[in-house]
Amino acid sequence: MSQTAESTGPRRAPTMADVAQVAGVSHQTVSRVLSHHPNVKETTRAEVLRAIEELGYRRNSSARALVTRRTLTLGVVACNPTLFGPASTLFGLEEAARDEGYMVSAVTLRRYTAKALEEAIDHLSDWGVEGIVVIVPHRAAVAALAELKLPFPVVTVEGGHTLPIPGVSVDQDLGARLVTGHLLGAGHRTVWHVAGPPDWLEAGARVAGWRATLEEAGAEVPAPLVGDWTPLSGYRAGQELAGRVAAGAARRRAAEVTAVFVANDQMALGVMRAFREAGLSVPGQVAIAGFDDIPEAEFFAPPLTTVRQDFAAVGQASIRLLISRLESGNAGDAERIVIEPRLIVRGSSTPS
Amino acid sequence: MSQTAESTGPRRAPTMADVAQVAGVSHQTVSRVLSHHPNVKETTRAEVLRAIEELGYRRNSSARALVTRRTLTLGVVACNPTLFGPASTLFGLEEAARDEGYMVSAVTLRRYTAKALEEAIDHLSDWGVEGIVVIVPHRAAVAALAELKLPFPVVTVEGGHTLPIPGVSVDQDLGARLVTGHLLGAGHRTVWHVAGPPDWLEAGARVAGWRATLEEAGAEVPAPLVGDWTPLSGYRAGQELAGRVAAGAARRRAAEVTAVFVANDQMALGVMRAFREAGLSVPGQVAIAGFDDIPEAEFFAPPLTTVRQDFAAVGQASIRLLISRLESGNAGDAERIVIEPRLIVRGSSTPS
DNA sequence: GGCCGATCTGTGAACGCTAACAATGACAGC
DNA sequence: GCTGTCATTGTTAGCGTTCACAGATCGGCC
Repeated sequence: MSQTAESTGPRRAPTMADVAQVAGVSHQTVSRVLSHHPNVKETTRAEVLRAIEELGYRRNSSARALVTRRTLTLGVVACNPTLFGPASTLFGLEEAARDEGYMVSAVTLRRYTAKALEEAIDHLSDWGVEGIVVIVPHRAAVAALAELKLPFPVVTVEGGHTLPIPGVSVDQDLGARLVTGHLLGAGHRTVWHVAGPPDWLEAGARVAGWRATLEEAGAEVPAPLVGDWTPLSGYRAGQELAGRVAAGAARRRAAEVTAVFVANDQMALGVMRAFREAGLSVPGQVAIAGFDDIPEAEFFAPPLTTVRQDFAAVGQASIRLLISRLESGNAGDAERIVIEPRLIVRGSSTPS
Repeated sequence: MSQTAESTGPRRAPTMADVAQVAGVSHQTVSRVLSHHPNVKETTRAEVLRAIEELGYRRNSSARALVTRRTLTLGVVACNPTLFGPASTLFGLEEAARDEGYMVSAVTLRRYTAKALEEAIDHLSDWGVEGIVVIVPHRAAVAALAELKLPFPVVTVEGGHTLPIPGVSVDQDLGARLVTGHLLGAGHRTVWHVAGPPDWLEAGARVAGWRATLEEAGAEVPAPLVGDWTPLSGYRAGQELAGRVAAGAARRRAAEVTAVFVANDQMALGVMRAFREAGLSVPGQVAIAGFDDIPEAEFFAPPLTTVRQDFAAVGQASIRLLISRLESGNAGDAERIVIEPRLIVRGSSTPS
């Protein structure tokens, strides 16, 4: 009460020692109360808590991290984070991490380059993350990641199955099979495909699922068109397909464009616009299906048949995986978690 | 070389002292090299850098934060973060913060409640953020924020102008005026409005701008319908409006539904679906405009007239504002930055 | 030679916390 | 009374940085 009581200083945040003094105990007892150590007398505990309340004390996380060597912080590197998928994953992940007592720091990449990825990881390392989740589903990114020898665990989202990195992904192949099968089942002779960018693993897996389904059904496999996930690229692909419809009627029937599986909903939107402008009716003349089930898809004209991915579940799973590796010292196999997608049938693929 | 050289221990991360020893200098010199202190001889600097390289040394951020009292971490609280607006803002913000040497940690709220907001802020405080950006544009949230006396600066995004909290916002009122004026200018007697949830400040400002424009033009002000930003709520509003079109033709002409300003693009999508189902043509019978300019808007059927908000700029501005308050010791006025929106005219409001 | 200033480098003490250990007191059993 | 055990509390020593200060070295000038 004599030496430390400075009435109106610039008021620094109170420390554990301050609390200890007010409560009349040692700082260590305060620490014990805060970390729920069992051996603290009930009355002292109450006294300490009162002092904490009185001073508005909060533990200094830096000091804590310094001595425990745990920052309780996880990093995320995300690309294209305004897309519905990555954004949803990110937020599912953050919530799961918070429930586990971790903080999440995210770094976003405008575009994937090896340099940008490395800088992002560097930035996160500088802040002492204990592990990171990488949501950069480029083939090259995962390869680059496999090269990097990092001093903490890394988990990928949609990182493919070929490299020995643990990760979470939706079964893209299955999704593509579901939707292609659905279209074939509706009586179409074959299904065209507007794919995503070839360097994206998801795009490749969807192409593979689509192709396999056609082949298994003995249907002709038309050359897939390629987009970049944007509505605009879908629009361009749609224009090309519309041209084929006109021409196709005159050609052999097998490759006629009567059904299109578009690799994501945004591109499907563009395709539908192109068809509309070309005077083609959906689903009357051409059936269309997308992938992702963005919230808007149900309200497109017509409502879009698509494949729903549970992005929040992906985020949660990636955190579970990361934390489990954290606890195991990052040892053991490169575990992979696969989440099943679900076909959502709407008007764009079924005759109204 | 004698006592510290343990050949194959479990290898702890090297410290500044390790580097110092390898380089044959004191740890303080290493520190000086790392913080670009001018008074270091060129040869020693090189030697130190070599040692750093050799050991793969990285500064321990916790120790640094402990002594400097700077965590260089900023917090973000975001609500509805999968919506295009908040997501874009968040990522613009993160990039700007990174450029300034800060780390960003985000906490997301599923839904706004005072408790959830406080918990989120608590969580961030626990990790020692130096300031936070709150992207929770509820009226109540901003009010709650104004009550809380926090030991670090807070900046709001779309937090309104009434409370003394610094913040960044897009001029929603202007946006609404632009779009309403555009519709009136196209010859419509009045413009209906599908508003956002009343507890959202943006929704209120858009209603105000719309109303003011109508009043200034001497047009009748119909009662606004209310949605919740989702396509589904827009769809419901659209059904109601479609009913009025049918009935309205028989009633007095003034309140006829020939133009609708919908408070965001997603709801506009729902409205358009409802109109389509009711057999109403857009823009033939009813003109429609939205707000936000989400990437899909250009590809709706028809392409949607809307108001573009530069969310990335909002994010950047919020970081600038936060950092300026950090540097000024959070003193001075509650500065506000206002960003101008831009009208984007497309097919949904103009006769093709 | 002696002194000065400028430049460079080292030393010790924090920062606020936890871990390890030591100390205290109470109580039981012999 | 002595000893042992248990619950409770205090003491000390770091964790890896930066800061403030003190020391060392150097060149130039009186």
